[in-house]
Amino acid sequence: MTSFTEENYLKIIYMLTEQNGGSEVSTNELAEHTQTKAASVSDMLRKLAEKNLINYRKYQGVTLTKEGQHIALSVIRKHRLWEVFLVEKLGFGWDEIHDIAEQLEHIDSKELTEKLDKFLGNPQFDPHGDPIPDAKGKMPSMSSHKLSEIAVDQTVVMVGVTVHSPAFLQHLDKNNITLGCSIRIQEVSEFDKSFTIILNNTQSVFVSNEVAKNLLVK
Amino acid sequence: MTSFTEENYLKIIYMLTEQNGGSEVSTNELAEHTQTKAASVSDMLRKLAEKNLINYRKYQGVTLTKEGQHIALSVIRKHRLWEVFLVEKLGFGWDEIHDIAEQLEHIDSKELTEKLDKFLGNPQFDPHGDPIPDAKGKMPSMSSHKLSEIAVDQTVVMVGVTVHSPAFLQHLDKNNITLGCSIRIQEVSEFDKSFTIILNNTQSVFVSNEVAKNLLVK
DNA sequence: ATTAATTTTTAGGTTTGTCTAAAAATTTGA
DNA sequence: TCAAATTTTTAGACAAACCTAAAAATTAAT
Repeated sequence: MTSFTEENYLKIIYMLTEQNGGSEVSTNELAEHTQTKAASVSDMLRKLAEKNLINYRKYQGVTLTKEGQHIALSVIRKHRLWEVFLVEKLGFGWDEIHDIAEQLEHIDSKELTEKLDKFLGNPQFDPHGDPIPDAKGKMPSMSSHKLSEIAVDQTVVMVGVTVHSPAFLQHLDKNNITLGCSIRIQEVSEFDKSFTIILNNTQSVFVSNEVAKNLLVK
Repeated sequence: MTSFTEENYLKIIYMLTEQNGGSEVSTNELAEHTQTKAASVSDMLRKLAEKNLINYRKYQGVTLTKEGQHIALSVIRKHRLWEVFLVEKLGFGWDEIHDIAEQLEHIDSKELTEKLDKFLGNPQFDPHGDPIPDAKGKMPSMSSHKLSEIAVDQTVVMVGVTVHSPAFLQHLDKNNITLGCSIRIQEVSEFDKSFTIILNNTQSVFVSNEVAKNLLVK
């Protein structure tokens, strides 16, 4: 059996490994993301290694084993499916759902997950544009770019965000930037790399470079 | 804060108090229902009493305080709302939902509970006919009788069950006895108090007294 | 009304997941 | 390259929720 806490570690290791481009995750990195101390992380890593859920060489950081990856993907699948439910069915905003999904992701019932998936119409992406792994752990793929890397006059579609903080998401709401909206780049400032964009062919909106770096488009 | 485990104790105390007609719940009773030993229950009762969630006089059993009752009702509300969701929206059978709802009832978000309630159309009763308390803890009332106490030739409506075991519920399914169906009592056996009933004015079905005692009708 | 049986509580331990402080290993940089 | 800084691990403790065994209180029965 895998406890609530163990599942959280595996999920975080998975996500940080992705962010690191596949290389080992360090103890300190994990301590930050689990809101605990490095000593506690060391304890847990020893335990997860004993259960063969992670590859652990002391002082060298960790990666997930096949089995650890499988559990992590199942937790991520549940998290993202519940986020779709919260937004599509219950009417939550995309800035309100993270903490609730953090709880729901640990509900243990394969039948529930699969019925929920079907009820939601087998969505491929969650309300932030993150891919939802299927029951076998396969991620739908989608090539995307940061808005900050797109050239003037191009027209693209908003497909995701790389930051999920309520403050960032609310900022996008305030500027009518939503998943699926069309974006034409009207102007990029030489000075601060900020963007002036045309939203849905109608509205002109100002986007700082800080924001543009965290918007994924296609 | 109230832990998962504490919430479970409060919920079970609430239900056993109801069953006992309002009188104190004993340590042994709680041990049975929490699947733990009496010694563990004693520990927890001391703790819950310290938090003013129960009235506890050593050796005399316990009742809930106002605050304890409030938490218990909130857990029961969530349990029953999620059961409605599982059956009405996801297509689970009424015999499959208990264990999943036992997990979902501890998800901590008032906004979620209220949006779920609205999404489900503010249901008053769950798929077993149990009343769903409102956000303030008020139970909808419904007078009902055991089928075993109804006289020959009467026609009634099935409104609930007093046992939730999968075996019992599956037995009802097999005999087409569902919530809301109409039941006319054709015959009651002198010998074993078993019933022959007419379901929905069409089908004749045999019902043992053991089953009739656990069917609520109106 | 005592003794016997039952129930409940206390005492002392275990496991899980956390902590602080200190020791050990690794990395940095002069 | 080797000493200083940083990171990681170990050691020893703690709280929550459970356990077993034994003591204390209550209830039942002769």
